[in-house]
Amino acid sequence: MARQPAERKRQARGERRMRQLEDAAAEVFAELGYARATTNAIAARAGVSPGTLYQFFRNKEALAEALAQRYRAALRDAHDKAFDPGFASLPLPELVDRMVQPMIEVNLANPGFKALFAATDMPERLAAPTRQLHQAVVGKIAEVLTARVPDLPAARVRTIAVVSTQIFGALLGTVVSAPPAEREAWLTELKRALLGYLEPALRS
Amino acid sequence: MARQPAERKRQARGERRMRQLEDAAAEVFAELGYARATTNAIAARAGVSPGTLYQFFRNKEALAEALAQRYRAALRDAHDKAFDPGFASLPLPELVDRMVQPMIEVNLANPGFKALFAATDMPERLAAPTRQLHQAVVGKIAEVLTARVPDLPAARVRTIAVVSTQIFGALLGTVVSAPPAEREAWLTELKRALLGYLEPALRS
DNA sequence: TTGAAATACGAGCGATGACTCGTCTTCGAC
DNA sequence: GTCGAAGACGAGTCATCGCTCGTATTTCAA
Repeated sequence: MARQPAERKRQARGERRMRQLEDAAAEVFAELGYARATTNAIAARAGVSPGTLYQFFRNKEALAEALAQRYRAALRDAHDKAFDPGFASLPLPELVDRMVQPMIEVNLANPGFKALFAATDMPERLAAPTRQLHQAVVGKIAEVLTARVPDLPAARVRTIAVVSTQIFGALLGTVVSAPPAEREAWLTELKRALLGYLEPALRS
Repeated sequence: MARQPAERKRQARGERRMRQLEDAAAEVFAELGYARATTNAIAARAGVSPGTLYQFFRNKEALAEALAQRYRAALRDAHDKAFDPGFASLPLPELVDRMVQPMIEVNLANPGFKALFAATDMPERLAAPTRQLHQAVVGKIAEVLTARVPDLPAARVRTIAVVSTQIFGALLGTVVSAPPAEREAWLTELKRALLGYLEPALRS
């Protein structure tokens, strides 16, 4: 696998193709999950031959990595918008809201997100793209927690952040794959679960 | 696939082989997950040829189903032991303990459990074995909740049970794959998360 | 003892899917 | 306009894996 040097000169056409391929991958990942998504199907979805896909991405995982990078940026932007200075002193329910809402929105806007975030079916268990996304989320939560409760030891903050991320990941699928009529209800449960875990954890 | 009639006369030797194959499958599932576990590897682990495996199981999924059935029985036994009459009025933290402890123990005793319970990498999304295990857990939780808070509408009970199951599933991996020294700590977090969600949910 | 059913073997079939390679087309700097 | 580089093609390679089938061995009831 993978002979292509990492980077080469791209023409405008090439950059466009890469975006097309990432979009197609997002769709196919969303429909089938990472493992069952075939590179040929992704190429076909992008209206391109298999060979062209490999002109731009060393392998399937590199494609996932590019997508994950997109998602991390989207997440960062969404959260930046949701936090004005002083957010740390918000009532906890509202803080949870401001964390969760952007992530759900990123998810609905980028159908492939969940497939990468929740994937257990990667070649190597918890492969790079999944790890990156998890790290991004854990890091963000840890940052917010530290701002809110500066006295909490770093290790404890991290534990809480990891658990929160896993709770979120577990319910994410249910929320976004529910029919829109029920989505709000599941979202409420997700927030309740997070709040129920965080509220006592941040008091001690 | 699958020409063999579902059942035929088994000799003692055959029954033994089936148990061997299930044990081997549990190990390999635990190590690689369902998707990456190959039937040839399972046969080899059992010290048997691929053909022999298919003498007893129509296909890979039938093997998973047999395992899932085992696990459901183990779960039932473990919970039956944990609940004497009057459990419903236990303090909530202890009730959570009595639900969680047996499941963790079943998990540690049966390495394949998690692979089937948490699998997102099944042929069809959430295939039969996974669904069965989830249903067993959701059903048990719902039963306990109903006994404890009889006034709660059935639909609400089910929602709470589903969410609890997902929280459990999300943290299960972390708990059992942690080094034994850290396991207790993660287990505590798991119980906190469940308690934090359930406590307010059962009050209203 | 015997023969039919059950068990066991393992090379290999068939399908799938990631990835390649030789060839042709398009782009854009000069 | 020219020409080298970038882009595009898609049939085909190679490896993997679920599963089969022809044959050989073991069991056990009669």
